[in-house]
Amino acid sequence: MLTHAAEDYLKSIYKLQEKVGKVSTGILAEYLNVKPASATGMIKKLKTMQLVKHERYQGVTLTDAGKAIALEIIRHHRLLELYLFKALGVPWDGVHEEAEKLEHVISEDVEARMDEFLGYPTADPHGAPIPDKNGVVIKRMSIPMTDLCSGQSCVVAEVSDTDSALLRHLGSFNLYPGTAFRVIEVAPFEGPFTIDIAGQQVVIGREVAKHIFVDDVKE
Amino acid sequence: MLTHAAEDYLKSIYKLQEKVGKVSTGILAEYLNVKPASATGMIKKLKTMQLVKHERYQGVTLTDAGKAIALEIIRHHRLLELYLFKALGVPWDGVHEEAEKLEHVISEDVEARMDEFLGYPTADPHGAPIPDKNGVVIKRMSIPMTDLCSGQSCVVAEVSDTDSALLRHLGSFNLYPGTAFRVIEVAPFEGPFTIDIAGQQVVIGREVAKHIFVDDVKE
DNA sequence: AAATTAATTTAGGCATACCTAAATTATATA
DNA sequence: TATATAATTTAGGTATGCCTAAATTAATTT
Ligand SMILES: [Mn+2]
Ligand SMILES: [Mn+2]
Ligand SMILES: [Mn+2]
Ligand SMILES: [Mn+2]
Repeated sequence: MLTHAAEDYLKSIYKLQEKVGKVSTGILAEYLNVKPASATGMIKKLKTMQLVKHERYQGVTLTDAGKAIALEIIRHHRLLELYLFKALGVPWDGVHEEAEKLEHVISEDVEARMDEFLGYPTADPHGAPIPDKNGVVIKRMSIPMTDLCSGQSCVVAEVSDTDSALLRHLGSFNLYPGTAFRVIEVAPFEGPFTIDIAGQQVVIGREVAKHIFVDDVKE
Repeated sequence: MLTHAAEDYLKSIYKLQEKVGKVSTGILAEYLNVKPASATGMIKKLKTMQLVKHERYQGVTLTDAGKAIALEIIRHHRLLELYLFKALGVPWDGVHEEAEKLEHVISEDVEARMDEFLGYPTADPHGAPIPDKNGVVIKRMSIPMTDLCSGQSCVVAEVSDTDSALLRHLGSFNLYPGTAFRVIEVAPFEGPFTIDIAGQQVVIGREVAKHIFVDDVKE
């Protein structure tokens, strides 16, 4: 069995790899709140375990074995988030922190029982896809809200889940995955978005909008 | 915050202290599947944190602060066992192992939500008392089944929860906490017990009987 | 009281996972 | 192309928690 730290590295490499391709030591270290030297050290260990590919100074990527473990941990995390949310009523801005600790510790049996309880769900409370038990992830074609123009309407697909205060803020506007809204105005010079949610007019700053991803964009 | 290992030591010292008073290094080490030298090392650390009292060669006991933490962990463990059993249907011979890992990781918030879901329970699936959130434990006056004589009837109060195979064995006879039975015969020379459970006649070996504690003994 | 036996502690090591500081390598700029 | 800058790796150190082996202390036996 892998250590918690090793699992976190694999999970982080997976997520960064999805965006960047090859993952640099520096990016990985920053993402994990760790110094680059520490990341180098773990990368070496993971390489001897054949969980990552790595050439000095050239960045890391996961092997198939490493990817399988990363997806396993991500599955635990997202199932746990949804379970805590639905079964225990933990607020959506609290589930991430909790799942971050539990993901390394639950058994496959408990994973399967939560999955069944939840009816084999495909997305967590923040809209992120839950890999199935074979590691298959459904990829949604969502775009960042910052790409929207005035007049367009859409549905919230996913929001980033790491910042608890941001999630409370979004919650106060009902900006959950599945919520539809229409862009009324985009202020010039990288300004805020004014949107219409179920008849309510709301102003969303650019920094916040960057963390919202949307679907079903229509004129 | 304490390390998982430190929490396990405190929990173990508490449990052993209930039986033995002062806890010797050797007993503690054996209980934790660790060498005596390792126990000595942790005892020293816990002493500097003022969580235990210890004089060389004289055994350990918990301070009030140490006891509070021990009870907190035991509360987590037993609430988790009952939650896994009732909410997720994990079999009673599986919950201990699972709770052993989760107890160090859940938040006070999740603890409180499980407590509420379960209706503020006072015993885990094996009959062990769950300390309340202030650390108050209800002590039951149960006796080991091995103290029973033929003709006596009683109710199962508690069974030990560490041996999964034993629990499956007990389950096959319906020997759960709350189950009533009557002793039909105690074989001589430390022999087995023949008992009557709801009309069914069952033979329980002495080694098994040692792990069953009973209540409400009547002639 | 002395010697044996048992329990406990000390000493020295290993693995994990982090750190800082220095050395190395790659990339950008002049 | 030479030099400056940035990224990465290496080297050496800390803390935790375990280990084995040796030394110490306590308890028992003769
Ligand atoms: Mn799993
Ligand atoms: Mn999430
Ligand atoms: Mn607690
Ligand atoms: Mn139990």
